[in-house]
Amino acid sequence: MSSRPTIKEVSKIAGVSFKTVSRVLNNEKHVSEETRRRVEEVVARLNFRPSHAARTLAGRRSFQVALLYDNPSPYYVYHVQTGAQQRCSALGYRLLLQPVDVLADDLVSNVMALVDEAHLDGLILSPPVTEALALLDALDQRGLPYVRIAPGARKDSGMASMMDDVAAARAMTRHLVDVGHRRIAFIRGAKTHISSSDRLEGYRQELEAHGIAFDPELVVEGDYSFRSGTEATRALLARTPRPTAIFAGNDDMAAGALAVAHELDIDLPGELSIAGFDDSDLAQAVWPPLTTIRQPVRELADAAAELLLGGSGETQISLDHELIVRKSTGPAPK
Amino acid sequence: MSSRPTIKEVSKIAGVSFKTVSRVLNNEKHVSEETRRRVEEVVARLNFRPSHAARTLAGRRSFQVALLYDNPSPYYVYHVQTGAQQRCSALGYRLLLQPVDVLADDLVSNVMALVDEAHLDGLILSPPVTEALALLDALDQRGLPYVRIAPGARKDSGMASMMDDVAAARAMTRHLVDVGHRRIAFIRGAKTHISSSDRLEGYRQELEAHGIAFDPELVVEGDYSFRSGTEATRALLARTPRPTAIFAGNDDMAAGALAVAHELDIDLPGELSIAGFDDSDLAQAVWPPLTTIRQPVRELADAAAELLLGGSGETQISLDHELIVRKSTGPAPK
DNA sequence: CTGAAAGCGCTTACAG
DNA sequence: CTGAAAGCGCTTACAG
Repeated sequence: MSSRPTIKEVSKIAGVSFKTVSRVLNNEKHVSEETRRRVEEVVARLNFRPSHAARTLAGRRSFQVALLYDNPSPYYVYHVQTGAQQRCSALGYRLLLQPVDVLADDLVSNVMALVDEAHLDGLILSPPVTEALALLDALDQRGLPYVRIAPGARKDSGMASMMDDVAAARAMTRHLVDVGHRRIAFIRGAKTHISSSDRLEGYRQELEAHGIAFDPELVVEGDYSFRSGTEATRALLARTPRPTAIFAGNDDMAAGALAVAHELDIDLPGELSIAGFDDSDLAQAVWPPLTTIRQPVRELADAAAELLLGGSGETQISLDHELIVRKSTGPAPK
Repeated sequence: MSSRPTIKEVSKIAGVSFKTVSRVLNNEKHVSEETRRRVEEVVARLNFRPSHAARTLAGRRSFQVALLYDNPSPYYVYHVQTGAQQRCSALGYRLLLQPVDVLADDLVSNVMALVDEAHLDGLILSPPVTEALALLDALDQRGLPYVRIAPGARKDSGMASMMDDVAAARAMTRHLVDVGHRRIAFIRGAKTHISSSDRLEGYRQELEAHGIAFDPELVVEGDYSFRSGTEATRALLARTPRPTAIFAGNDDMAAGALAVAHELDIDLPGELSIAGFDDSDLAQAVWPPLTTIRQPVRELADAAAELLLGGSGETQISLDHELIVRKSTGPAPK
């Protein structure tokens, strides 16, 4: 049971003071080329890794940031984590992954506890934590840097990476209109999710742009879950005349719509087109594969970490969506 | 921009030495009830949280463990994380989530770097990191405690939480036989995944138990991906006579099988039954919803963390699977 | 370009 | 039951 080497052992072997080893580790100037090489050689040979705890305690920074999330979708959480973690790691930071409960009374004090305990240098907030205004206020007051991914509220202030949900929903609606649909239904997400209102707005705007009257009968509220997609679809298919296309606010609800259509033996996409949003892994696992909007989740998280830690001075970045046409949509029936 | 209070400020206000505050924080004995109450009151009022870095540096333990994973399935990773994190947190430990590359040459040195840097008290390995024997050896040599989730190799030694894949695959095969199937195909996962061999073995044993001859023609190798499920299914449906049921080694491949069946307009489950394994979120999003085996992923991770940190002295725990019958399987066609 | 001193906020080992 | 001293492994601020 060997234990970790320390900076002093390295310095002894390299024949320098431990302060010089510290300089090499931190890439400071004012170290002669030869000294630097010698130290680096010893560091590599001993497989020396500086103690994170000691650096944090002694220094002004901890090189630690936390990603806060409260999202029930494994797919979304996984990709946000992956994108943020890779970028943080590349920039020399450790990322702490912290699930929270946005509705809990003690959200703010729980997060502040983490901030203190870990001496955090900053935070990355993913939706819906982005909408916890009391938390944003507390972080502002504390002077702690943070960046938000796809924020709804206070969009224009502070650091944020985002995608244009309105434009993306317009693109999908346009696709459906282009292949001949006029009676296009929309299943929206819960009103508490800002993205779901933006998507509804895009659907509305695009209909208007084509001179198609907005029909409130064709909009049903779901909650982004598969089951709510099935219920909304049953309601929509009872309208007369029946819609020829259903645009669901996310892929889970679109999968629910597909299931109902299969159950009722409706020909897809011959009699009914169904579209989703997100391009989650579900989109290609269902039949027919979903026409959807690819949301660059991973890239959004990557960009957020870069804004927080990259030191470029930029504060906001906007990434593009992509319309992906698969087999769940087709020409409107005659 | 206020900053964190320290143990000394707490002690000053409470009118005791900072050593006494330390005793209260660590729940040590030999503190009078009254002193304890007074200190706790100040701690709560200042919202004081001890510095993790300082505790780690001064103490013998860091209260930090890492979860190592290298799994392409968001669903699996999410549930392993959730289960492990909740238990660690309840036991007063922080869990570092660390993606690794099991095939990389520097796997061992990367993990050891993390161990040193973070002063880890232990590790939780999820598959397929569980099979990296060089890593297990290095941890053993270092005397570092670790626990494995669903290990394949060295099953009987060390701490581990597991499920009986052989028995689970037998249960599924039995279900198919019970509803009248005799020509049952199996899509296995890659041979590098030990679980996939166990599932094949269970399929084989159960056929034998019913006096059904094992037919190598009815076993095709996939790699746990949706696409490999589609390819395997096309190959299987070309056999004559056609199998009446397909048992896929996981839900992703089963979803691929469903897609091919839909494409070929095969009646499900009238002409063909399809079964999966895992009960991932996919299982209920496809049509028809999948008959599958529920693998208690979250509970396995929870149990692993408990074995590692709970101090019960137990070393192994085995959890039960559950057969879940949905609409993708039914009676064999006449 | 290099080093000796002080200190970060705690726990440990030792006294009383 | 309570406290004063030493030290964990580094960075910071100061000298030379």
